[in-house]
Amino acid sequence: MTDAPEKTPPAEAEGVSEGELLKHRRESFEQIGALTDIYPFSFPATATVSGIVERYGKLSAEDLDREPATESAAGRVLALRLQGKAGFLDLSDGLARLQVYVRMDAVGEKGWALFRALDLGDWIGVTGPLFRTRTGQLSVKAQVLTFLAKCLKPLPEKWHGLKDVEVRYRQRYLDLAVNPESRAIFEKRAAIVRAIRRFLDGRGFLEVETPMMQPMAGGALARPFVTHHNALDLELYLRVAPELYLKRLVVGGIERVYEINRNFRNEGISTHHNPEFTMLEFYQAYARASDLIDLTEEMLSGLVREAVGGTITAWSGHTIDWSPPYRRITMRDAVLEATREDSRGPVRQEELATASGLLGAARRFGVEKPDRFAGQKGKLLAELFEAVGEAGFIQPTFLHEFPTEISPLSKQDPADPEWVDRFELYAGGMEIANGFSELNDPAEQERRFVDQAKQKAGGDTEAMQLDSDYIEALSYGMPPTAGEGVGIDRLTMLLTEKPSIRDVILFPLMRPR
RNA sequence: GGGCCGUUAGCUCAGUCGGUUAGAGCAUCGGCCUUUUAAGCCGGUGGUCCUGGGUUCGAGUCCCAGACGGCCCA
Repeated sequence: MTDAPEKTPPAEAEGVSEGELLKHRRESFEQIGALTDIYPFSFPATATVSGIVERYGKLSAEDLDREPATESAAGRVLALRLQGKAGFLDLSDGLARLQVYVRMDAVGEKGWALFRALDLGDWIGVTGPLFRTRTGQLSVKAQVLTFLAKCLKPLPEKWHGLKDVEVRYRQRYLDLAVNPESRAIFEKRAAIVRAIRRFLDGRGFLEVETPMMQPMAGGALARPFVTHHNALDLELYLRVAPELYLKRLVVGGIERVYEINRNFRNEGISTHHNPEFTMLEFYQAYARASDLIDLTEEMLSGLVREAVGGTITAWSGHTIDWSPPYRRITMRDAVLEATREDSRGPVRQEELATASGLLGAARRFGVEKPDRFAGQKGKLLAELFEAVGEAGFIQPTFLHEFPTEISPLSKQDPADPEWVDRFELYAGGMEIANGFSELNDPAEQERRFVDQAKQKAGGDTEAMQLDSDYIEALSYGMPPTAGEGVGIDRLTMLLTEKPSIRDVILFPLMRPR
């Protein structure tokens, strides 16, 4: 009788208390396994839980009694209320809940044993007629209960739900299972994307997909992620933007083209930044920036109406009115306006005219390490605007007249090549969209790339590389074209009133635990 | 990068000036209950107080370092 060394079963290696809870669930698992198939393949539902709630929710008790309707529906058990030889459970499909009334005499001995063995979180199917209880609650009177899958771990609490933001992000499935408002965010996000597709499709834009892995990361001033292709022994970059590929398609004659997909930027994480984020980019031949301003107003006001049901949304103590026209202001005027009453001393028109004046203003308004931009008028102006103006634009506002220096892909104003035909849309204090008339002169584009490459060599990790393949494409001729990018995550934040981008991304990047 | 805040039962949270055996609600377990619904009533189980050091007769509580998260600033 020699005892082998005790081995702790993996499931019991948990904390004492959770071990208890897990033990009960495994016992339930055994009990159910003795009654029925515990992991069946399918369930012949006649309706979804939310479909039933929608269809029968308006009918009175008399209506339901007069014409009894029997349905089969499935979902996760989110509440159990035992009442002697009967009981209630709430079945959820993530969108709505439906009460199920279970009587011992209606479901039989086996059905009752199954009901008694259920744990919160288990998946079941139910079949029976719809009725209303004495208190008026729409319910299914269960005739048959079908076990569908076991929940072996305890779910978060029924009343407060799951609040811990860290767990909500890391285990989004729990958040979705118990917090219907979280599901609603992602429903709305999908509605926004659908509305955008419908709008662009309706105007003759072709949806395409371009490379996520690129031999050269171009199309935006941002630091890329690097990866490697083994078979080709090739350094590749996760794209920071699809821009240069979409414009190659315009060269190829796709006059209206768009893509909704992920971009990757190797930068910090904040309430407004996730390293991977979703962007709409679209290009329209024969158009210039101002045409896209008009289009953007139409698209946004329409999609807000569609996704939210009005043109007014709330945002952090303000209301945002999405009905056009949106305000338009130049970058320089925005800086003047934002600092007019500032105690640090308003920025003066003359300061904006020279690099030294701009440097002084940048120092005064706390631009980080302003001296690294010494002599760069365009950069200084943009930094100054970010420091003083950006957060103030709560109502949708088009900022226009951008410096050429920070716009290496935009077409210049022929009257003053220091400026390009470009705009950005701000709302809720965030940059939402960025659009411009596309530079289609290959010689000028090459000069801009060379300038970027110099800055990169000078240590600017966000500068672009010289993309000679793109230059070659341009030299075959790109028609006059305007293009625009719209940040889907930030737009979703605004329309769901979420102050953090992590609340509108299902699995935001988290440091591994 | 800097500052502030948080981390206590499966979940949501209390925890006083450093002092006995760390509490509540929900969940869970047992009992009663065949139209309840945050069901109810009675009784029970459940803790690496984020981790590691330190101070102290004594630390969930004070100090130091670290981890993870949140917010703000740059």
